[in-house]
Amino acid sequence: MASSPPPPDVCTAARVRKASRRVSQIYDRELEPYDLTVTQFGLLAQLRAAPGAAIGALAESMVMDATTLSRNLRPLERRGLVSAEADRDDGRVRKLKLTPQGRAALERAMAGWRAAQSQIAAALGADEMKALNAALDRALERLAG
Amino acid sequence: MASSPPPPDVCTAARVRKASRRVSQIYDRELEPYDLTVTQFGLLAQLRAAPGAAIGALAESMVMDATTLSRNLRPLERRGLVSAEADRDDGRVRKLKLTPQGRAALERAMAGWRAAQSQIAAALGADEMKALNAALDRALERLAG
DNA sequence: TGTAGAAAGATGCATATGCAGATATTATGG
DNA sequence: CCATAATATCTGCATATGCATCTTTCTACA
Repeated sequence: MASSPPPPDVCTAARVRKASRRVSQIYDRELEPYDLTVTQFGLLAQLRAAPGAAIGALAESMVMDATTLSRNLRPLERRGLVSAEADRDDGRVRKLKLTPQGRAALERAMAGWRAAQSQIAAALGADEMKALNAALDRALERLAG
Repeated sequence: MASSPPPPDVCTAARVRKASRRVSQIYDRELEPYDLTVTQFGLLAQLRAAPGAAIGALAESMVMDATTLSRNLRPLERRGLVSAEADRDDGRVRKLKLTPQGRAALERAMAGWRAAQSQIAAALGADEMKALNAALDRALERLAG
């Protein structure tokens, strides 16, 4: 009998985590001139798409723990890119919005995002990139929890 | 002309990072009873496969910054699961090894890893999981940098 | 109406991540 | 042999990540 096979060959976690590190690195480098991390860029983009979102809902849509999101907002609020105000109907809820500066920062950083996205597309090819995106979407849907 | 389209729909970073968070969460929860994070489990597994590896080489194989790896080793060394000794031929290099306790911890935690892996397989289906793994492998190869 | 339970968010703690820069050691050219 | 460049690792800094737990606020029910 073979001894327990070493996991790396079949481990999905190893792969997706490696890919996440590498891809994040590429985006982070392209976004660095705009003083945004890929996390921060993603948050701003989400808030532009869904202004007034609460932390919990935003966290769920980003597959991120609400406490993580709460803290990730800190530097953005400190820099005045995101603002929050209490919900009129529910005192527990903080409604998040992009400030004009936040919107402007996002617009500027789009160039960096496009550069990163192009870099990925050039390396993978458009078809492979589409296939990867689709595979990740399916996985995210089935692993929703 | 449409205003700049919001990135989320086509952003590879958003997807792979979400997937990484979700998958890591699943593995972390299954490994928690064995007092290992998915990062730590991965490191131990790598070291079992490549005993005596140096930090730089290990970092590269894990697509991880060497400084990150250096710090990730800290808790494992503190707990006596990993040991390091200076290379005889090159005083800069620390050769890393699993201690007997490290090997034992890895063996025990394999049950948690298998549980996480099964959970993913059950949610995705074996074929989809294989396809996702293959897509990630191709992406990692093409994005190697 | 008053109180138990649920829900939203924040904090404490520990690990994870990578860049810039410092240090120690080795390799290279002269 | 010595000065310089290259390499391996570590430190300081800032952000990222999630669990357990706490506080505040709302909801439901008796």
